[in-house]
Amino acid sequence: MAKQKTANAVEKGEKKGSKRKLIVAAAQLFKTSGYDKTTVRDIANAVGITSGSIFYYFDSKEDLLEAVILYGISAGLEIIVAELEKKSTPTSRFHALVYAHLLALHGEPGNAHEVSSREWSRLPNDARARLKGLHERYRVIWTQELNALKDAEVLVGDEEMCRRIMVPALNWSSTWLNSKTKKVFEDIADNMCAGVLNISKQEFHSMRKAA
Amino acid sequence: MAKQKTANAVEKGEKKGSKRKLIVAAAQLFKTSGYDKTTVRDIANAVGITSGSIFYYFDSKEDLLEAVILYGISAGLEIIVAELEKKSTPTSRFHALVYAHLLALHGEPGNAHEVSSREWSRLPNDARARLKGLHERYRVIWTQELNALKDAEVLVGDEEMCRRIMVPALNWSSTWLNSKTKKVFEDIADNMCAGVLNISKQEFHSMRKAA
DNA sequence: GTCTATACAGTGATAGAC
DNA sequence: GTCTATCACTGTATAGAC
Repeated sequence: MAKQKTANAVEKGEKKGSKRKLIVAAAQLFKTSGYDKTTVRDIANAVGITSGSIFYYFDSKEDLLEAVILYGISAGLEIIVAELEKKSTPTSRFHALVYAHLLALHGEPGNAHEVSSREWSRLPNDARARLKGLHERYRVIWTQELNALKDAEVLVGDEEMCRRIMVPALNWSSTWLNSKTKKVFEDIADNMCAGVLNISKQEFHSMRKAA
Repeated sequence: MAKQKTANAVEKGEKKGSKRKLIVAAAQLFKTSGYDKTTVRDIANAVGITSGSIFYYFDSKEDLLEAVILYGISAGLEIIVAELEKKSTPTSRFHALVYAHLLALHGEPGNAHEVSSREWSRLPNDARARLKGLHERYRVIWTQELNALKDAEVLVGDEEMCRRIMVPALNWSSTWLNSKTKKVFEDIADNMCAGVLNISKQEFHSMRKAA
């Protein structure tokens, strides 16, 4: 449509806009139909271009998958960091972490974030290596927060096991979580935190609210 | 190779044997490469027949997937029921449930059982409906055991949430569990139970050992 | 019960016009 | 930057011989 605007509008506005559109559309389709069953024609169709044009933006379908996953992880990390910054006590930060994960999964970047965990195995090794660092930051954040929770003597069990229990449980939430309001997310987060600390939801809630 | 044996050997021995072989081989391949990336030629190759012959046993590749999942769920249920029968106290039964799930995932029927959770979404609706009942029995067993744990005042949080935390965490264990001995499974089960009850592994262990 | 041969419908990706 | 046309290839599934 728009042939040219100012130089920088073309270089970082329009161009990146289309790339972004493709990533978002692909994320949507990858999530609902899976990577393999989604064809490049489906994706092209969703953004109103033809299949050949996709390869102007991405070298291959796998390359597009990598972009989707990169976007999913990055956006998720941003949300998590932003939510954590708002809180200070170990329990409220723990809740924030879980809440942010739900937000990332079911909110704006939702499709991409879910694809990240679902289709990771479809990535070629070099792509996996490129994303490894970003992936690692997740693990570090969880470990930090769970350790703080342990220092506060709220968490008793092994923090690594706790992480290995919580993260897949969160990722799996897409199968049973329907309502997607902020209030529901907060509630589910209370429930999950309480679940893994083996206390009632009410107790955890008042615990994290107490300064 | 063996052209013919007795009549019943052919009818329920050889025939079912080949079908079984296909299911096992398919399970293996579906697990490592995923359903979509596995071709019928790969599967045929693995059991030493040609691709066309698969369709003598199964109407379609999807039909074969259904058979794999049916086998995975059934075998898993059998293991769980068998392990539960051996125990009586709520905590020891809880441990048995988790242990059995690990056994099912990583033991004999392992590939098929993992495929059950991984590729469920690839099933057509009618197949899903056929398997629904079997699937439901899982949920009932978990609910029963967790309720017993609640009655015993060992579990405090919501039992449904607890199930939703534990089951995906168990299914995800294939990504980090390497060693697959009975001893390791028992240990991991202790660790996971302890994790969700927020007590130390040692404490849970002695709890379930106390008559 | 298994093989060979093949149909037939896509699939990811490329080339070149506009 | 997008389209059209097309390629090489792989996928499932079928038909008929043995």
